[in-house]
Amino acid sequence: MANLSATEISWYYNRLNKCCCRLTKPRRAILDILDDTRKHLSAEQIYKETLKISSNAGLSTIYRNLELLVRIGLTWEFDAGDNKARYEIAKRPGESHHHHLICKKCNSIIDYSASVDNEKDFIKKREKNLSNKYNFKIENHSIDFFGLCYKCSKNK
Amino acid sequence: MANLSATEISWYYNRLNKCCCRLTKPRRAILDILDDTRKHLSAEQIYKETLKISSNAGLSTIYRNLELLVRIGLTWEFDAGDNKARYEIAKRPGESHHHHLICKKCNSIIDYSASVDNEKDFIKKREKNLSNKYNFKIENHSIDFFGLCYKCSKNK
DNA sequence: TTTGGTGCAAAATTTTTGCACCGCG
DNA sequence: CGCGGTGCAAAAATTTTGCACCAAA
Repeated sequence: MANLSATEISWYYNRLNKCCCRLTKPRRAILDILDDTRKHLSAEQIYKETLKISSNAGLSTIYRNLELLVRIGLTWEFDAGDNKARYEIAKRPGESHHHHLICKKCNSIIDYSASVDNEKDFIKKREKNLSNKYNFKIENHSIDFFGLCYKCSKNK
Repeated sequence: MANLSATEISWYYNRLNKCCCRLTKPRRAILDILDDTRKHLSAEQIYKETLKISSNAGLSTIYRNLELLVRIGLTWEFDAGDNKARYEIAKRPGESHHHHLICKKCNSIIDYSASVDNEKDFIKKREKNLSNKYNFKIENHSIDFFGLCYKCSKNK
């Protein structure tokens, strides 16, 4: 459960501090869990994980804190098509988050890093272009592909 | 309310027919509304619109049919970050759907067409590449940018 | 007549809110 | 002490389901 290194903890501490927020036990638990799994968990799943690691936060605290963490950019939120928000750690700024391949049938999610190929460059250019065109201050993005994973397309 | 042309109606009719489904009154109303607004409405909003145009379908019928229309590819579903599914007409196959600029503050959504620049080509290549790499049959995608619209970034 | 489709109401699921209390700074 | 933060329970919002009935092929 002590996944976060001292460096990471102090980094998160400072990041929250800048927003006049504290690195409380539930917040640390959420970051710990998301950092550990590196996966996209729903609020409910995160809640269940916190129960395991002793920090028994209330579900509403999880929701409140996820909202906070998303707002200040420490986590990403997205919907895999099942009408339920999923959260993924944002990691250090500059480090690119994942994009997803989402299976419509079994709801499994494959991550792929945007760093491959020229995707990162493309996005950056696109952001600049759209920013100018629409006078819109872009802060982040989400790119997801939907379809059938190997297993499901075989068993069809 | 009679937005759909005869050609469009018969096209939708055939499209549904292929799936052994009928172009019923509520279904036509949904397509009519989505085609008319060309916007991304929530199930609730679509429901309210159907009430206006006499076709008073139940909300559950709206949900059931949106699910169907998404499944057979006549509409797209996405989440603008407010934990509520939004629907947008897919239009003819081949015609590219919109990508979005979503304001985190006022929740307004700006559409932009993927056809501009080389975005369409990029996506196509990316899909092929990811398909091969992950053995994943890609059917569609969603690309959204989040940030602040002009008004909100001014009033900040 | 048969089967898909519908409306209504009830239920389930997901998320938000109110409030008293706790504890760090 | 003050205020951000929490847990619990209740409420709200969104989506799904059961069931009797309807209507088009």
